[in-house]
Amino acid sequence: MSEFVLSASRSLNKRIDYAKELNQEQLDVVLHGDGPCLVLAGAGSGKTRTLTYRVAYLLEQGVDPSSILLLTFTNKAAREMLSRVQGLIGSEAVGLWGGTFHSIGSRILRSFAERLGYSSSFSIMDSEDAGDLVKAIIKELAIDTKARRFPSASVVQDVISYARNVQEPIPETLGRKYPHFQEAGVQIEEIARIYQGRKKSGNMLDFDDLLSLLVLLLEDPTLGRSIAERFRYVLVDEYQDTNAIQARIVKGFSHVHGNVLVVGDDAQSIYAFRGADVKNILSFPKLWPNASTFKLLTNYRSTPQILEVANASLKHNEEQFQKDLLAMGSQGEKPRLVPCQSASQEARYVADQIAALRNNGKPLREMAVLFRSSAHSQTLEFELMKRDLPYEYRGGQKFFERAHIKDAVCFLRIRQNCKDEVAWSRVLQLQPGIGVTSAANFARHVGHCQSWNDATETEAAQAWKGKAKEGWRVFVELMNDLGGPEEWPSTVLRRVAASSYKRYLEQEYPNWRDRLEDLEQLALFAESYQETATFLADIALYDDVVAARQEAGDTERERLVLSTIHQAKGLEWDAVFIIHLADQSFPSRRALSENGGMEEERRLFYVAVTRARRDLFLTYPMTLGYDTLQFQPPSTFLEELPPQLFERLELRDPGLGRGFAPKKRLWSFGDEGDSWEEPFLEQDNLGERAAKTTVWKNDPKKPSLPPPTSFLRPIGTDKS
DNA sequence: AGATTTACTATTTTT
DNA sequence: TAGTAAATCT
Repeated sequence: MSEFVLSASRSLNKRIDYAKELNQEQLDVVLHGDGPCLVLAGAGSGKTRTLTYRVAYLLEQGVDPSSILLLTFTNKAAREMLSRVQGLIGSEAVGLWGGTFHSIGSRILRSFAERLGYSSSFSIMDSEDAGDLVKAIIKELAIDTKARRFPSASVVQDVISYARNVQEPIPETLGRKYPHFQEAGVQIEEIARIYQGRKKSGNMLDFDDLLSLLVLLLEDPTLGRSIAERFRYVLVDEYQDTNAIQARIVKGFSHVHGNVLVVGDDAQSIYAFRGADVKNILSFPKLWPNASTFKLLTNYRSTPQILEVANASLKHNEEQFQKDLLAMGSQGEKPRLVPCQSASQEARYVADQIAALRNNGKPLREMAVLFRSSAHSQTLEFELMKRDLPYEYRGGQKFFERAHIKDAVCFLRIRQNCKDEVAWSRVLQLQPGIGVTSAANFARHVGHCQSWNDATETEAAQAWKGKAKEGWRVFVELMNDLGGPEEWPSTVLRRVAASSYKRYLEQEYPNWRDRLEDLEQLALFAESYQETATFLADIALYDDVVAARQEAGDTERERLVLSTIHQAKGLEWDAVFIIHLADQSFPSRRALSENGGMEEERRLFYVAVTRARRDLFLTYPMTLGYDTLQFQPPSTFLEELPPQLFERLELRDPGLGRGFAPKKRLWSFGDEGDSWEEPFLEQDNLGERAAKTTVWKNDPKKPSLPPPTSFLRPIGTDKS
């Protein structure tokens, strides 16, 4: 153990005895993390803890808080990290700069946008907006993606990711991938260029632009230098999830003082689909030749039994640093592997176990249920609601992604930046008689307008006909009722909520009251802003106002967490259930078609497993489907593991027969009337992976019932 | 008639 | 949510 025991200083809230609270590996980083440092850390090794203590240590050394920059990848992680630092060092943390790459970018950019040739009234597009714009462009070019059997979603993806590196040489593969675009006389690169151009003429920035501009700024000899001078220490968490541009940003922030410390785990890289590249963390030593490397390989989170599963799974990945995690936790039980007859039996089993754990004194907030895709939780949610087990749903839709919130924000965006064609198009489509085509046709001409009045007087504005003309009139009236540009955003939002948009909500959505309530929440949040521009820039990168407000108030509330694995990253619970580990669902079909998809999915599985401290349950339904019952083998990730790592449970459910009728089970309350006679399942097929996929058809004479989705979702997360 | 809107079905992950 | 089929509009 190190000799270092630092005494408390006036700047710290809490007396810290570093040697006592950290292990040797962590202590090394905290004390010797000067200069460029790469910390390769396994799951549960206390990465964030180490970062937090390093900040505390720096402050004790008298470093000015405002010269420390803490960066991470996701909003949640950023908030979590800051609050931990704050808990440790109290009010001193106020001076710290912390957040995601994007939010830091937008904060700095707002003051520099004009110098970089952007008008300060720029709009920020989210990925949905970006997709809409690309689709509109493809439509204008009259490329028939349907006739050419090409999913436009994938084209849009590729265009945007190509646009991300538009200054780089054109990757050959892209041209070869889309020969039919060439047939139509259009190169995919051209679409990307048009996309770039349209963003510029519309005075709009997408998330990538925010980053690219930040790079330009940071690499500027004078401006960049003055920013980098300010940050004496730069610390980055989750570095494995960064992309090339973000690496340049990190370099840009830290090139003057060179005190850059990045922490990451290549085994937890799960964001390749949005441009993250593991190579980034591996090449850090090349970027900083004098970098020192630390390793944190002791796992303090999980029991050895859980870690064994994690390690065994990772062995199947070829592109991997060899790195076995060392378990320091106390012994526990083997993870339980539970095949279920159906999704509903799975839900009942999980709910039973949760209730049992709670009866044994485990608080609900120490449990979580994780799944690959948000839809996998539906059956369970229904079961939890039935039993009155309170839960919090993460993943799925964010506050600012809800349709009505985006609508309201788009009204503001038009007022702020009349060239914002994406906002125009969205808002116009709210009117009856105006659909995608005519909205896009109008919005295309808005780029030349200098003001809102210009837009209402263009030729296009005179050309509306019939039903659409009435829609246009209503829209103009609405916009005029919102008041002049001097109005505060909160006022405008409340006017939107009282306008004809309210009528639209009422007739369109049964839960319009909730939606109006959401709008009020938004207005409430907006009250602290006088300027619309500032408000818009802030919320573009914020994920959930309501959650943030609630968190402040009641952290103690007893809730179980349901979450996608992606959103669970960096978090941990005593008991974790990973559900729906079925073939075709977990290594998801679409991910497999991508390069390296299998390995990325396996890393995702690894992330899920390592969230658990003591109890881990792995479950899967052996049958899937609504109107046909399809026999479903378990996930490859389960089958490839040695069986002795688990304790296998056979469920003997008295209601087995009914378990076979998920259609019935899912949404008839209590009425057990006409259950199906089902063939009995002799054995499940783990191990002898079914060459045979058996399908049972339901009796066609049975009445067909409406699909369950409409009322299975809890209030607030319904489709929009 | 042709274009465009609306209704309907099955669904990957997100700064 | 995106792709398709039916309904409606110009």
